[in-house]
Amino acid sequence: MHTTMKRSRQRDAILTYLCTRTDHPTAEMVYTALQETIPNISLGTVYRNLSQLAENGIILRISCDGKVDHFDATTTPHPHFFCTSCGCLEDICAPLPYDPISFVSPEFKGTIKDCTIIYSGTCEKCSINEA
Amino acid sequence: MHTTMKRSRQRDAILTYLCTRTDHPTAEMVYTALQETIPNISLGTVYRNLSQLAENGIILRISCDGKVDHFDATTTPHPHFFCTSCGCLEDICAPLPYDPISFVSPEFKGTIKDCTIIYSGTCEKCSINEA
DNA sequence: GTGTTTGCAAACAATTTGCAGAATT
DNA sequence: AATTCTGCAAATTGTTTGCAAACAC
Repeated sequence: MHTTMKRSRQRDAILTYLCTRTDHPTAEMVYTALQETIPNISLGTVYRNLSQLAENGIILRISCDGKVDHFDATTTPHPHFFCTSCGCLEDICAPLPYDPISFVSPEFKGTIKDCTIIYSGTCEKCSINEA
Repeated sequence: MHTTMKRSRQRDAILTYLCTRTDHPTAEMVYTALQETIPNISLGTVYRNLSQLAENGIILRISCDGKVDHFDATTTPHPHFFCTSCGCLEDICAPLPYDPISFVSPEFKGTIKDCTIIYSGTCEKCSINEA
């Protein structure tokens, strides 16, 4: 798709920002945050770079509710928790003693590359507010 | 949200159609299919009913790629396979020996209601075409 | 009769894209 | 010098919503 990948201040900043966060920001959140350091950065550039980084496997794109995509600089497989009340996305500690991929029936004829696990419910804050 | 749920020919048809399918149709697919039986059905009605059925737990909404939502009349938890090449969504047989929810760390303070498992890669057709 | 559902079209939100100029190699 | 990247604005895509009429209970 892309021949080479030249560096750019914008992409560097996007990646660096993502690495400092554990809350899996959306494109909009990245855009807002970066405006402090790069005031005239454009939303299109943020989207373009996030897509590009995700395509190259440098970051992870996470779609949980079919609305906004979230991004994660940690690319090793790990489970997430999605709050259906406030829409936040968090890492969740839930170490499985087995690899889910190993349980796929041998009858499956495609090629499996990944397994995404997303827990959902209400986060701590929302659970308290609901009660 | 809704007080009562009156019946309608459109909603009946949508649910009936979904029950005949194992390929987790999108709203667009449901719309196209139903036009044969209800020629003047509108896309808005399809979306409205799918959302309503999903909210009431009668069907399942599945978001895999952040683009199109898929719908499933089987509401008991089961894993899916999403093809990153053609975008199709299938059921996949991969019975886990334990419930993933039981491995969530007790330190997690929210409320877990569900766990979604989506395998991804290339489906049988796309795997053949790629080779 | 009251309240829900419909078709239609317009509105919306998230994301992508075309372009001319700026930046990187 | 060649090519990728940017900001901007317009375009696209998937979905939701407001409305008056039609329908279900």
